[in-house]
Parts: sequence; C-alpha cells; structure tokens
Amino acid sequence: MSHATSSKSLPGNKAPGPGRPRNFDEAAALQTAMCVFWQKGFEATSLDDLTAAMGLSRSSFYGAFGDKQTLFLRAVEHYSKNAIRTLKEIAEATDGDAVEAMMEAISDPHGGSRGCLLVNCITELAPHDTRVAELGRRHLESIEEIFAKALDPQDPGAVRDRARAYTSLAIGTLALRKAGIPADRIADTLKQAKTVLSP
Amino acid sequence: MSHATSSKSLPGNKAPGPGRPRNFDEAAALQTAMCVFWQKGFEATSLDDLTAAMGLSRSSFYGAFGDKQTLFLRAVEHYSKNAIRTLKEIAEATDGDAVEAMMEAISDPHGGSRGCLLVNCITELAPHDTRVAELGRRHLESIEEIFAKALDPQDPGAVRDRARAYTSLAIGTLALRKAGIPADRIADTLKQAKTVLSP
DNA sequence: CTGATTATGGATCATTCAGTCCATATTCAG
DNA sequence: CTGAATATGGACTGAATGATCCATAATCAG
Repeated sequence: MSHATSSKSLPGNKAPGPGRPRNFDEAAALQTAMCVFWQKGFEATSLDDLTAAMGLSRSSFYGAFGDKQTLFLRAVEHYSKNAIRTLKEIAEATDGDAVEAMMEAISDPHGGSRGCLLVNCITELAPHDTRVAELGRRHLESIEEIFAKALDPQDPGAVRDRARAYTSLAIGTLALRKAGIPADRIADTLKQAKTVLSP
Repeated sequence: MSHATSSKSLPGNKAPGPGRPRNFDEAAALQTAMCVFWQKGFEATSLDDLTAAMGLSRSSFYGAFGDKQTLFLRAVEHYSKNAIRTLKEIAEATDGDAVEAMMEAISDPHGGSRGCLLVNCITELAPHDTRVAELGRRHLESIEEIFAKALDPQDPGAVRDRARAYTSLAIGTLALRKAGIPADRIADTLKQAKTVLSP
C-alpha cells in the first residue's frame, strides 16, 4: 500500500522506544475527543464519532486510550485543569473588577451554547458515576475558591458563601443560554446581580 | 392462555369505543416514563427500561405513545406543567417570604440528586433539539415570572433582572448538589444570597 | 352469533454499538 | 541483516438498540 507515512517522528511525541512509533499527536487527539464530548455528551458520542474526529483507526484508539470511558475521564480532567488555570489567569490579570471578569468568562454570554463541559458531565452522569461527581465537585470548588480570593484576597475563608453564590449564579446562566434566552438579557442579569451582590 | 384480565375497564381510561379496551392507565404510565427519563436522561434510557418500568409490551407502548422521542416530549411537558403549577402554589400559599420558599423548593437541598428534569433536558439536548430548547426556555421564563411576581406583585416587569438572577441562582445550585456539595453548604449559600439580594 | 375494531404478547428485524483480532507495517537493538 | 516490539488498518463479533409485524384476545354494534 502506498502511504507517505511521515518519515520522521511526530510533533509532540516522546522519544520512540523499540517498536513502531505513533503516527498521531496524542495530546491533539485528546483535545479533539474533548471537543466531541463537549458538543454531544458522553452517551450520544459513539466510537465512530470519536475515531472519525480524531483521525484514528480503532486499533490506534484502543491502543492509546484504553476505552471510551477512560478517554472520557481523561478528556474531562484535561478540560477542568485548563478551564481552572484560565479562570485564575483572568482573575489575576484583571486590574478592574475580577469578579465581573470571572462571571463574564464563565457565563460567556456571547459564546456558543456548549456550556461548561464539567457542568454538562455533572448533569448527565454525576448521579450515576462517582468519579464524574468527584471531578465535578472539585471543579466547582476550585471556581468557588477563585471567586473567594477575588472577593477578599486577605481572608477568602470569610466570603465562602458569597463566592459560592457567584459560582451558582454563573453556572445557572449556562442553562439559560442553552435554552435560548437572549445573550443581552443574560448580560443584564449578571450586571444587575453584580451590583446588588456587592457588599 | 389463562389471563385473569381485569374484567371491567381501568381506573382513569375514558369510555371504551369499539375495540379491546386498554389494560393500563395511560396517565400513570406517562408518569412512570417521566420518572425514568428524569433519573437516567434521554439517551441512557432504553426502550426496555421504559417498557419494564411502565409494565407494557412493546406493542402497547408504540400503540399508545408513538415512539421514544414523542413520549419523551410528552413526559417533559407533563413535568413542566406540574412543576410550574406547584411552584405557583408555593409562591402564593406562603405568608412569609415567597422568594425564600421558591428558592427552597427549586434547589431542594434535602431532596434527591435528580435535579430538575427540564434543566437536565436543556443541558443534554437543547443545543441539538429546538423543541427541547423551546420547552426549556418557556419553563425557565415561567419560573422567572413567578419570581418577579413574588418580588413585586405591583410591577413585576420592573424586577425582571433580579427575578432572572434568582432563577439562575436556584438552577445553579442543582449542579452543586449533583456534584456532591453538602446540602447544608447549599442552604447557607441560599440564605446568604437571599439576604444580600434583597433590595 | 358475526364482523369490525382495537389491544396485547412476543417474535423478529435491521442498525448501531463498544470492543476484539489479525495480518501487515515500521521502528529499534544487536 | 535478523528478530523483538509496537502501531496501524480494517474486518469482525456479540450484544443492545429502536422499531415493526403478526397471530390472538377482548370489546362493541348490529
């Protein structure tokens, strides 16, 4: 068979050991899988969906990622770490109102309607999968912590409840948006809530 | 075959026309289906799950409800009407703080972890099914309206944003609860948010 | 009773699903 | 070069899926 296999190794793959080297970028494939799960959810995503999007044969898929469930957990964990890191950066980089910037980033009223992958997972799977519930809980608690530090850098512990209220509010807007409530109304809601929730 | 079929008609079935009468209560079957969808979501619920829970053969199922999708929409609509009616009753019956009572009823921090069926549907299906999105939007707007009337019976239109903030907050707590955040923390959050959000 | 009409049970169907297998290809160590 | 080790393509598998079909049962109108 012809093949034009790339002569050398691939972008981000570690130094090859003995056997034949990977013909794909594992990190990129994981990222792609994450997007598919994000758009369709776990149950509605088939292996064909995944392998097609990732550009892998089934052999490569199972060889590299184990199975659908395992890949899913990796993808979700990857998403969570990324999202939390980004949110921290936003909270720290803002010279103005960090809370406002965070609310905007989470609810993202002008973005698509995929929502937050972790929230999607919690809703779909957490009641029946303790590992997902655990990942979800940690994710939400991380967000809460960032809010708390933004609200009171000196004593974050004193504003836990308020931080959790902001978290809940931001998460709630994701459902509104998915249901088709116009972005400007959601933005107004956040503005309103922000001014009213200020101490 | 023996059979012991109930000699007469069934509980809530309308007067029989020509053919053989239904051997089950359609309303009860719908209610049961609703519970199954509520617990497992749409994709994860199989026809065997449904027929087993409803106590129907496939013939009866398809004869009475069309198909899985159609039944699902009926079940969701049924849930929504019920939930909105109940919420209205709670808001009107409370002599104390109606908003607080509504928040408690929606977030239900001491209930199970199935959340709100409509929110589950929105998260799982709304981005890919406009009918679900429409049902979800109407549901959320109904909640918002009840909040608005509770906040200011004279001029509900003037407090739309605040009503939507309460809605979002209540919906958000459902995710927290599903993720395993302790009920008492959620209750504290609501109390805190309520006092702070008061005008 | 007879015939029309509707419901029921259960077999059946084509499709899709997640996951396996094997022959072949590509690399490294020696 | 030889052989061990790993990756790849793609056919294949058994189970589960949503949905249909048909023979039979139960009812009503006449």
